[in-house]
Amino acid sequence: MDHVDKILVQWRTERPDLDTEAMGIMGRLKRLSTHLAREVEQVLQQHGLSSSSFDVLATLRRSGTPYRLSPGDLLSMTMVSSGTMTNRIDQLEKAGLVERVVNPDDRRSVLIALTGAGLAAVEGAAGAHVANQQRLTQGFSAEEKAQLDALLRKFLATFE
Amino acid sequence: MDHVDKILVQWRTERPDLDTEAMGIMGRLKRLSTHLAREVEQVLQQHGLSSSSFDVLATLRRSGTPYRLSPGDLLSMTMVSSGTMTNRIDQLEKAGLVERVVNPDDRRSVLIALTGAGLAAVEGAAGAHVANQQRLTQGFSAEEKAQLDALLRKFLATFE
DNA sequence: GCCATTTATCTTGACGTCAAGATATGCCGT
DNA sequence: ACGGCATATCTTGACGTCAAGATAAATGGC
Repeated sequence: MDHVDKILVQWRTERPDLDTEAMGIMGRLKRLSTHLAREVEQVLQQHGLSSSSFDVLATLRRSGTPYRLSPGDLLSMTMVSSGTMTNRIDQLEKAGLVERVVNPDDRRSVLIALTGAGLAAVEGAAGAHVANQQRLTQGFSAEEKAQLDALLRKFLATFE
Repeated sequence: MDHVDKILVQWRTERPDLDTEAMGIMGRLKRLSTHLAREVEQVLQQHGLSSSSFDVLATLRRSGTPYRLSPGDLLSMTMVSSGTMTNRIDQLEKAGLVERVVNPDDRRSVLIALTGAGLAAVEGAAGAHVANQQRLTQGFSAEEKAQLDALLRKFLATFE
């Protein structure tokens, strides 16, 4: 009987006409993702980053040398609006972790490049972040992890 | 090969020392919850509510007559800060969907009560919201839904 | 070559959220 | 009764996000 079960019991009492199966799955998913986001945020904060800024730095890092992508490339990989991405880049630029360099091939565009400090920051944070993700999922057996991943993949395929 | 797979391939190329199993689960969960939140928001918007305001109205509704709870009760059921709850109640009060009534038993406190308009709004939205949740999960068989729910319950139990 | 359209990024104003602290009331031991 | 601690709510200031629109450069049809 977890927190979501209590909600479902209330609904079944008050509105027995409403089916609660989907409610349970959606409710657990929402609460879980909130908890996970907070856990992730906490570890990255210890490395001086927010999960938002880490997202951008990590996207640049995993794109490989020379660690440069346009704001449009970053946008297509991160599920945020263009205004949000501009703001994220502004913050990272102020912190000296990325810099905007001109794109010689297209002057509408610009390239966002990891600085030395930015590369150091993301390398340091990435290890801790991955270790934290492993900690958070360590309660599951290998089989359960595979099962969960498969179900999430199928669910996600509804949208992407 | 979904969006998350592409990210994992990049990491395995750039940082083969990092294990990607947990990254995959966490990444899919995050993207999925973002998609689901947007879908939910859209349906509630058609009923003049945000998911935030619906959360409060639904909590009051499922608590049963007389549909009154203190801000503290609402807080303990919704994973937001006290400042956020004050703001949500302010908005709902301005919209005429709830009202603050004095709590005769404890004058530090106050009771948040559904108005007639608030009750009508939540009853209308709840049906559409549940139907939407069922739509979003309809790609799964009964067995898959049970499996997913069980895994999410176990994962959530890590935190609650 | 020129103008209309498309593409890429940035700007603006509004919203929801949070952490930290302020305020006001209740409670309890003496 | 009273002082001090606990509890309940609200306030403040800062952030991150979004939708809509502004700006500027590239492209394509004529």
